[in-house]
Amino acid sequence: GWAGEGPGASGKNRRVCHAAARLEMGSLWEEFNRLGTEMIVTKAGRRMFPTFQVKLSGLDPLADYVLLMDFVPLDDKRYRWRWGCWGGGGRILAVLSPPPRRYAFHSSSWLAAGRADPAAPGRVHFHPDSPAKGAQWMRQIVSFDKLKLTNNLLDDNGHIILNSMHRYQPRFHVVFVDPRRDSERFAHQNFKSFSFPETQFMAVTAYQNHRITQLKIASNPFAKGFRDGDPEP
Amino acid sequence: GWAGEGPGASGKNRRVCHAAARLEMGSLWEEFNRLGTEMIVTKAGRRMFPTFQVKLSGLDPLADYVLLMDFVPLDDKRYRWRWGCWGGGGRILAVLSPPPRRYAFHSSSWLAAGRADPAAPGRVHFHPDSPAKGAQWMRQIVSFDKLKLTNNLLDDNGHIILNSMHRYQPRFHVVFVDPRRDSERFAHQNFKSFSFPETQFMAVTAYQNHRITQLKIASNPFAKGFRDGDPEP
DNA sequence: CCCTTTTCACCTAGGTGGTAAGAT
DNA sequence: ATCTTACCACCTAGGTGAAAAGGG
Repeated sequence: GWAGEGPGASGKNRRVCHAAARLEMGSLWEEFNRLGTEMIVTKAGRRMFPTFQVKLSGLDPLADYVLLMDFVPLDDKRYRWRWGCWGGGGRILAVLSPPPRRYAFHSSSWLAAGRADPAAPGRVHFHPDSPAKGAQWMRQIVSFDKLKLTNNLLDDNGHIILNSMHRYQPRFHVVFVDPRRDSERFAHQNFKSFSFPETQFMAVTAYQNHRITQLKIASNPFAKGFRDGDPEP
Repeated sequence: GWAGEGPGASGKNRRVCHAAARLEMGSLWEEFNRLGTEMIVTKAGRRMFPTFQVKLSGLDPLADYVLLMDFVPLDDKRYRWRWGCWGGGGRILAVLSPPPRRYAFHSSSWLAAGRADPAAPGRVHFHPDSPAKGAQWMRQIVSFDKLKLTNNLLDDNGHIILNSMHRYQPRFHVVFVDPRRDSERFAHQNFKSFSFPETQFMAVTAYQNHRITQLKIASNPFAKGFRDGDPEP
């Protein structure tokens, strides 16, 4: 779908006011979102899957733009995954017959569990092709496949730092590179932001929802080694 | 070594007149050059090995620069590889005992064989990080490892087009991005070029000199599969 | 108990020269 | 005879989730 810009869309520079962004792989994002998207964060940094990709239009072909992303906490809560159990008795049955531990999906879910941890350093990821002309950005799909998520507060690889077990909304920004001398004074007019609700996710260090795991395995080419069933195009 | 700029170094913009470039892996380049460097060209495009890499200095840290390479024919000749043979009789012996065909190195060499073919379209390879600030370019070694050579005159991948069996001199250019309105008028002052004689090579579709092949295998990590002997650090 | 870290087999993606067949 | 092409095994480089170990 097409994301509307936030409040205050008026008063924008004409180089950005007509900018539009269409999320690519929208149906895949929606499929994940229906289950509750989870994104792995690691110390070394982990890519997102699905990858955040957009098709741009409405830019000035001859003007320079910088494209970037950041991640906004969706609330100030910390979450925990609540496993549901088979049969009655729950805990007692699990203790009496330990492995194999079998859990039910339908009764498992995320529960708010207190206030958010202190916010991680608010970093930003510049698309590595930045800056580039509007024509170049609009020529083909813009892919943020170099972006990596980490839970390491001391990360010095320039990755996006997130708190595990917290929810986030990816946000995409188009910034017009203003050649005017005192362009700082117009900074607030020179960018336009896009948020696609279907891309929100829970940051985790290990997947909790098995259906998310299975959908990742089914749709991410790098996880092909874990597919067992027949090939599906 | 440090390559001097060509004639007419005077009258340059001050943003480039102090620019200097040091060739990286100089001893490897010289080792190849002593044997007569050959570079494979293919229809799909082939990387150079060694990779052309330079360390820059003398740029204005705050100014924007574009870095690029092109390839200059070293002469207007076409070459052929002349095999030397073992023992007396040469051709007769080879006919009588076909495989294994054994050739001598010491008597094999490149011979001029007529005038050059029509020059291929003169293309240029922009370093993909261009444009960037002088500080960014000087921060670390600049590597042209994305550059590919092709013999396909109709190539539409933007690769460098060369004639096989012809000799070339790689050339490196530092271009100051002039923000002035009529910057075209100063174009000739805003760049500085570097040629390292030890990087010249013969374009080939298959290696001719076995000693070049062996040095490629010994020094290119991607050819490790063809090494037989002991590991050498 | 719950979450994080480490290591691993198994992939994708793409850079090597060898080899044999093809082209001129 | 000489050069070119297509395909191949074998690498590098790095992205996957599983599993087991580690930590509070």
